[in-house]
Amino acid sequence: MKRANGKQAKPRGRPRSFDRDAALERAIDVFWRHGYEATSVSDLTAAMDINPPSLYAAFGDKEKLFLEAVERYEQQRRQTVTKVFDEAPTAKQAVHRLLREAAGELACSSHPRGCLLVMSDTNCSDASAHVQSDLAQRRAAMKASLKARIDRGAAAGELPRDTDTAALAEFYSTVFQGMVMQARDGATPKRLLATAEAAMRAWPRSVKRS
Amino acid sequence: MKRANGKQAKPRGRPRSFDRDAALERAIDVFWRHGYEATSVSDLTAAMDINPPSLYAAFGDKEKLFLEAVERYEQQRRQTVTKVFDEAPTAKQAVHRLLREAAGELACSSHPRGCLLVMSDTNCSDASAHVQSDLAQRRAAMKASLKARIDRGAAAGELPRDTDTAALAEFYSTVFQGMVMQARDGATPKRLLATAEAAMRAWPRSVKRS
DNA sequence: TCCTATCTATAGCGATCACTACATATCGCG
DNA sequence: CGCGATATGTAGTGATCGCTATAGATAGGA
Repeated sequence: MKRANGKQAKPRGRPRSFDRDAALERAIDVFWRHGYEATSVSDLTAAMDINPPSLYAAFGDKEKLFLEAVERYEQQRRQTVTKVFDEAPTAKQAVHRLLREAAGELACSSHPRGCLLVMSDTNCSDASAHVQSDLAQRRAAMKASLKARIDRGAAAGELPRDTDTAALAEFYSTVFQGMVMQARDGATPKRLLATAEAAMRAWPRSVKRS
Repeated sequence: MKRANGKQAKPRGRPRSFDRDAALERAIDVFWRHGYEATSVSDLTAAMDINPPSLYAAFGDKEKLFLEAVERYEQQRRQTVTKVFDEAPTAKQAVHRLLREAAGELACSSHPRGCLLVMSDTNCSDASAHVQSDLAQRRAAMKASLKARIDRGAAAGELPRDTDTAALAEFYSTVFQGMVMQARDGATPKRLLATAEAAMRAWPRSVKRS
């Protein structure tokens, strides 16, 4: 709306004194560690190194800031997932790589443990119903895209004909979310990887051709 | 301390006007729905139908009430788990029945969804470090008892000799915790059951004897 | 009956919550 | 320069947080 043409906008007033993107990244980090409700605006302003009026002017309010943080977080993850799903030659390998990737990421020391989308709306009061439904929708979408990749493999004849692909997608979503909780409890990438490998043993086996 | 002998105590002052056990059950329900920090003392006193001073006199403070609620909750669940582990003839059947039991309980309509031990300390501030470590310890104990049951099966020769029982216990703990999150998102007992059945396909298979 | 002990209800403590009024500072534009 | 527009820092708002001081109610023991 502000910048209708390709040229960069030239705002009239005093320019913002902080990097909005960098501040948003800091906010992601804080929400990632403590979830939505347990993160206070004081925590946010301290981490973002700005004062409350700047936060409200730039992001609206705490809920809008959170939803924007979630959107950016998911964009980043979706990139990886899409790449894995596209490049893996089979559905089984796609799921396998996804879980291996998760094992490394969920307990990576360069950012908070676990997954923002899975954890951050647990234990919220009824006041955060809007936030909770937004995240639930995103989790459902992740599960749906997993099912879509499995369906693609099923269409290619990779799976037994009677395979319930929805149930299969739900199982691997469940394993992923369980891995998130294990990471929260201090699981190492190595242990998460072992769990991922165990989960792959549940991949449907074709009926023996003998 | 108060009742040293077998006879019931005869307290001096005004008797308590509410049922302490019933009040604790109400507190479990509230903590189960919203977790530790997101549950306010107002929520608790409203649900327990008592005033704050009565709560503090009977239970100490919010943290002690929560820990006592967790202890009772776990006692109830441990009873079921112990029974399943003792009665199942094999480790595989023990795990199978445990997951089936969980599928029914986690989405049962007679109480809140999910598991108090798994969910209620997620997204807490640093102020609740004590509560978080207490619950983490209980989760570790659950995993250890699962491993113990699997080890018993391994000792009986039910598993391939090179089976990593710790990894196997961790995998099924992960599936359980994932089922908790799915239940939080509205999964039905039927769908949870399908996930449980899928997880059982990952049980180690003996090397073919041909 | 009076004393002590214990529980109950009201009312409110200081701290923190999400959020904002206000005055000042800094920009583009004329 | 002045003017409008936007951002900033200070200093709060009313509401709620966990918790408690206080006074009155109700029991047993003397």
